Amino acid sequence: MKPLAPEFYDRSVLEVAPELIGCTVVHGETAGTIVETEGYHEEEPACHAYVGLTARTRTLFGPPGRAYVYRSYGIHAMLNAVCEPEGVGAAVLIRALAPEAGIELMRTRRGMSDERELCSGPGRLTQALGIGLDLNDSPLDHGEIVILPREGPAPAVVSSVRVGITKAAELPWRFAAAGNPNVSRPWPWRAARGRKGAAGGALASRSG
DNA sequence: CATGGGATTGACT
DNA sequence: GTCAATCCCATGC
Repeated sequence: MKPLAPEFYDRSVLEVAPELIGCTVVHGETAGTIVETEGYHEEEPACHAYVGLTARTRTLFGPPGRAYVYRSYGIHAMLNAVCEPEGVGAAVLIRALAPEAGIELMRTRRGMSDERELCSGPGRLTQALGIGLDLNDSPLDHGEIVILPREGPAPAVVSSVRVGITKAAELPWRFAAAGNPNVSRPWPWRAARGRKGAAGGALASRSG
């Protein structure tokens, strides 16, 4: 299967983020299907690119189809796919995978046996796949990390608010495969609980 | 050059 | 539910 070309990422991050659900991330002998993403854009303050072009955000403003990897809380590596044309700072955060290949290696790296806990979080999946900061700015179609297109039918996708941020927290830019046990907590299909009018409805993905 | 704040996780109450 | 671990980088002097 041919990897997704840079052109796939060269458009609105809000189109790319839900369409990445069901695609596959491969690194070495480990691989997993994407079940959760979030969109980030330079025009809203939760995005690192909001501050403009700096040494840190250089990758975000670079050409689409490359990996933006950064360290969070001094501990975890976060994997993003850079989107939109060069000069626009935007990316899709890969938040969770369903393990597909190299599961024993994932268990060793994570020190856990439960398959649902191997990749169900942005810091967890980079640890399970062995993705480090050295892969920042590497291409996603012919580099160490590769993202393959979806093979089967389009999965049902739910949208909700993003997780773990304090700014622009109301934007429903989190996308997840409905009911998938590998999605990180808090589970998006419960996001509407206790909040009148909160995002959480099912979206029908395009069949093509 | 010093300081402060994270796109998180896991352990504990 | 609360809380600490730990490093990169943006900002301010």
